[in-house]
Amino acid sequence: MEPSVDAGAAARRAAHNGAPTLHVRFSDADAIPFPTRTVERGDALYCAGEPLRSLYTVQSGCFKTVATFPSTDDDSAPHTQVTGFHFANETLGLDGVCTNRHESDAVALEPSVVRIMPVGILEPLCREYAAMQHELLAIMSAEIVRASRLALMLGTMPARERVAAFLLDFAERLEAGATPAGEHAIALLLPMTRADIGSYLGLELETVSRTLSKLQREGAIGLNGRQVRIVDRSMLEHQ
Amino acid sequence: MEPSVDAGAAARRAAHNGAPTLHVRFSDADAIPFPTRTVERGDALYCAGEPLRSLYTVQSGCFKTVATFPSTDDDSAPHTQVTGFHFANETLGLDGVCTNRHESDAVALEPSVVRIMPVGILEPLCREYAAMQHELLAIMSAEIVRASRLALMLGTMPARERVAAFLLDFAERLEAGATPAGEHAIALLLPMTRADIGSYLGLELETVSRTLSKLQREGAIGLNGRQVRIVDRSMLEHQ
DNA sequence: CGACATTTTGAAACGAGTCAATTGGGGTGG
DNA sequence: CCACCCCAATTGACTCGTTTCAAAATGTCG
Repeated sequence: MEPSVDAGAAARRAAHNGAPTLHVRFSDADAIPFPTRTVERGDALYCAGEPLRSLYTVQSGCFKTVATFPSTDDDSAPHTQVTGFHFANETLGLDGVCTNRHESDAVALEPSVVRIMPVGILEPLCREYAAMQHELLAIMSAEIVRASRLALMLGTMPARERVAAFLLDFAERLEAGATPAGEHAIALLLPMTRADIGSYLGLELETVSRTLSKLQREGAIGLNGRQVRIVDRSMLEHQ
Repeated sequence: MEPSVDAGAAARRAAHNGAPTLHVRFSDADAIPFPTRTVERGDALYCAGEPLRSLYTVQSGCFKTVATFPSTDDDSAPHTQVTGFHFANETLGLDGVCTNRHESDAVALEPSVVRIMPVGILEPLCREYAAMQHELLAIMSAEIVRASRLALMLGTMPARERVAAFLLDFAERLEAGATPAGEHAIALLLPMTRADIGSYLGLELETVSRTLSKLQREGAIGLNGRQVRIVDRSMLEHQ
């Protein structure tokens, strides 16, 4: 009955601290013995255009979703962009419900396991259980908010802010998903390349690299390749 | 039973011609006698933070939705952006389902009428009728796709392409909503300011104005203040 | 008609993109 | 086990698009 505990809490937290929190969960399905599937690093869970059979909840690992657009111009390169990164407990495939086809590719950034929830089963289930229906709606709504915040970030923030917000969001999601641990000097291991980050943030990979270096020089973060330590959180928040 | 006719068709059309089509509909509720409400130009249908009571379908007129973010930095100006324009038959308020509060402001750009669909009624209704449930999910999914496409546009396109895509999208939505008329020299009357357009496209209003002027000089459009004629559609498509 | 908002246009400054070269790491094969 | 290769990441110099600041023109509403 109660509104979606997970998605709701996440969104409220986001609204509270201002940093775009960009994730979506789905907990009420926990009790149901859906099958799982393992996806190797670099492999696609699904591709754009494929018929939508299931929604997926990430059990472990990490995915990126990539949207492609035939450029308005036919003869120039199509626009492509990473539209999201997805960690444990987050749900994939929601954008495909409207067309019954997946609208993006979902690619594993590391060996990952997902829970498979067939849409043919999910919809009747939601008609049966009000709480589940509400949570599915809440998850989809949270995904709308997530995408809108990404748009807002791309439309209004300079590179420094985007990268800082990305790091803060990443750190927050890890805390939420796994270690509810300490506060200071959070260590992150980024599973994605600079190019992925850049694509997601609407920046070139060189700009991402430069910005990270600059943040390190100024003492906001520690940096060693894909290992990032958040040294001064408030400094990041004040970009 | 059949998947959401309207939203699905719109998304397919978008996928086909490449131009981001950015709208969402909800037709199955037509039969139900929901009440309506009139909103004057400049007035808000709802504001961010207000408890979510209803979803709204635009009957006539036009709205903009505006998202605000307390900048990651507290003392600098908050980020704000127009996240969408909404015409007849499109549904407003979907982003509020996850938190039970509206996540953005909805402001009428002209005198408008909306149909009020209380969420307390809508959810049980969707549990009753499978087609309705599916359509609601489809609408929300379409909204996710819409927001993702906006993000993609903001992340990858230069100013010319953004403005061109905006005009094409606008024209297409008018055709779909009202005049299923001719092909050549479609006349548009933009209900929003250059500043609104710029905010939506992640550009300054001066850039929007300059870009429109340039498109006129090159013969792609006719321009007279807020009146725009699409002279050479393919030229716009090839930006 | 007058006050105010919107739009247009110009010139200069800045941020991010582009091109290019170098460094570092991880994996494979000799 | 080391050498090599490939991919990722870093850094620099230069270019270009967009923003910024400013002023004038146009439109709108009371």
